[in-house]
Amino acid sequence: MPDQSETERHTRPPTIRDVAERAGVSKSLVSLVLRESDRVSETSRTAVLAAIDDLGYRPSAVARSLVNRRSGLMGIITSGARDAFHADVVEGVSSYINASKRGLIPLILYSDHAEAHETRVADRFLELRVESLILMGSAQSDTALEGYGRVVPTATVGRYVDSPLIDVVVNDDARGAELATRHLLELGHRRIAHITGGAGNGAREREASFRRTMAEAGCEPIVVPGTYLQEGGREGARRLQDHASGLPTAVFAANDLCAIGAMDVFKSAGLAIPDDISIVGYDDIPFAGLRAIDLTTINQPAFQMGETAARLLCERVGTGSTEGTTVLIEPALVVRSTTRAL
Amino acid sequence: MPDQSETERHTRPPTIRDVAERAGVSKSLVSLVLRESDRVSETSRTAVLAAIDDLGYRPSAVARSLVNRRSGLMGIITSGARDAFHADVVEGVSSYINASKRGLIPLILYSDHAEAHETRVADRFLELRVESLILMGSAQSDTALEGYGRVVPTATVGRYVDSPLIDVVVNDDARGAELATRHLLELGHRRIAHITGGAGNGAREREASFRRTMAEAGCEPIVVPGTYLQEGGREGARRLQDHASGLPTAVFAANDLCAIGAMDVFKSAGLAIPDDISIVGYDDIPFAGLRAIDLTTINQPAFQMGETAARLLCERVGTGSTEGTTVLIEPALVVRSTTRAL
DNA sequence: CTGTTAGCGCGTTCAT
DNA sequence: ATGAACGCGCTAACAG
Repeated sequence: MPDQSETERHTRPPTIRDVAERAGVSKSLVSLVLRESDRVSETSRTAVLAAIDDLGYRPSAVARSLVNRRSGLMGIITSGARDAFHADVVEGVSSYINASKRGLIPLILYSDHAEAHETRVADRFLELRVESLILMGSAQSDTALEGYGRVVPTATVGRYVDSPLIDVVVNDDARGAELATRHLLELGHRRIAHITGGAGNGAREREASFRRTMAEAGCEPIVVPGTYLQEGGREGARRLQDHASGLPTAVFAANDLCAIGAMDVFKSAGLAIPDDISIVGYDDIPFAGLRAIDLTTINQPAFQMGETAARLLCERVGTGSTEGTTVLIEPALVVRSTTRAL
Repeated sequence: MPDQSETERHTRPPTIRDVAERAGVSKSLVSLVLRESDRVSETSRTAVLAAIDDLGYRPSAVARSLVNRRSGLMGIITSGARDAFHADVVEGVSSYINASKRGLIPLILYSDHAEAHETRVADRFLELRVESLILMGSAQSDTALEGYGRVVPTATVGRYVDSPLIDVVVNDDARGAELATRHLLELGHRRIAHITGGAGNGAREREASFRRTMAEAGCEPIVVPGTYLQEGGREGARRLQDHASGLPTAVFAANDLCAIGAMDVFKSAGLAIPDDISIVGYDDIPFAGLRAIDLTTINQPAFQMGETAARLLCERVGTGSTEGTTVLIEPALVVRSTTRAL
């Protein structure tokens, strides 16, 4: 039975006052009912609940958090929605929070890979008075991050921060890159290239470790710039095709997405993987395990890293401590079929 | 008690009062400065700004939205972080909002594919007084969604809702499924199977259209249950391997993820694609275009659908209208290399 | 034991 | 340039 009407407008949501009036009681009593106090008679309780139901009343979290001085919000900032590694971290965070039954809400916001935008986004979160902050793939300086850490318990995932105020959950990128490089060396490769992750979190560490491991093996490292995105892998691969030293026999890509992009270019150029060129990625995103990709890579337990960050923050929100913890996770080599012995 | 390294605690954020006191002016004046009023003398302006800077003051969006009766928040609910289609929609929404310079914040929340959780999540958003709501992959009933539509401008993406209160942005699933099925029929396939999307949005329409198109061609449709996730595709593929009518020559999977999962199982079983079995997906997620996957599929412009939903909502937030619009987008067949003529 | 009144939190706005 | 009132829900103090 649709009530026929002109263009309706959305009405202001009912307030606690509306409920009180309708139930014929005071605001306070409504509040008591909402908070499940036992100082309320059954009679007025049902009356209030009926009024709430009639009006479709929903308490305002805005007003509530103003008086409680707690928003119940955790802010999560990530550089983009499409990143599978970040998505897994977010799932880990959500999972921990839901399991902890704190009634906390993990709010996600995307920063579009732009530092300026990320700063704005973080400011909005701080204005919303989030109780904690998680940053992933952040483009901001340590100093900037430390600034957040002063205001609110802050964690980064996958990003080193040299500050005692921040919870840092990272895998050992140097170790991971070493595993990847050594794997290729042990397969007999010598002309090995690295497509970098550009300004991405941990990319510098991966590159440095690659160079070091190559040097230790007496090999000349080949390094071309890339990014953590597919397109970066594509560009890196194209650069390698045109490279003065000729095509390498193996490539260590900064991450899986980058590796997938590079493979795509190599395949388009008629190269077979791993027959003509071996590839190693980093992250072990779900797609890497597909038969169609089957990428040899370095596993970084994203979901678990998300849980860890969430746990560290929840603990600190409880104590109010400004003292961050660093958790270093050991990466693992996962050998699949994109690498072969020379 | 250790005095030196006394564990610091996070202090309450400074309020407008603190700023006023420090600057030696009234609250109101600080407010005026913040809102960039021109009725403020240069002297007090600089004093206030200095105080703001000293204290690291950040206005509370909570208090502000209480008085303004606008939160500046748009709530986005999606079933999971890992879904590439949803991720693209979210990027589209963000892109529109950022471009529109409304200072609106698109907040994302994940509902974990569980209806109960999704309801809670939506309630939290409504309590936060989001000004509009976007739901994707929702497991809730039309009635439930209509309930949101009564409170706040609400849109769904990829989900039909039979209610005039909701903005609905969908592609024509029946048409898309018909395109996919016809493509296989035209290639000479007759024993074609469909792995369904289970309870996923639009899955019923795709299945019905598949059945209809097959019937019109005088073919017996083979249908096995699946989901919109990779695991669903895997299960569907296993069911087909054990199917009484033997393996089909072609499979139309409910979406790309499902198709990728199915292909993975087929490949593990030693089947070549498309030589032994042709596959069509749905969505055209970025991964589908990779050489390694190169999936024939139905394109659904996720990014653009996100932009559209955001636009419709922003318009309605402006007018306060409760009248939803339905936008039906035409899907397109993208032929790649997972299908071949018999 | 049940219910009410009054005042607060933080930023905005209007009359002064 | 300022004081006072307000928005909405919570809570301490008080009253029936």
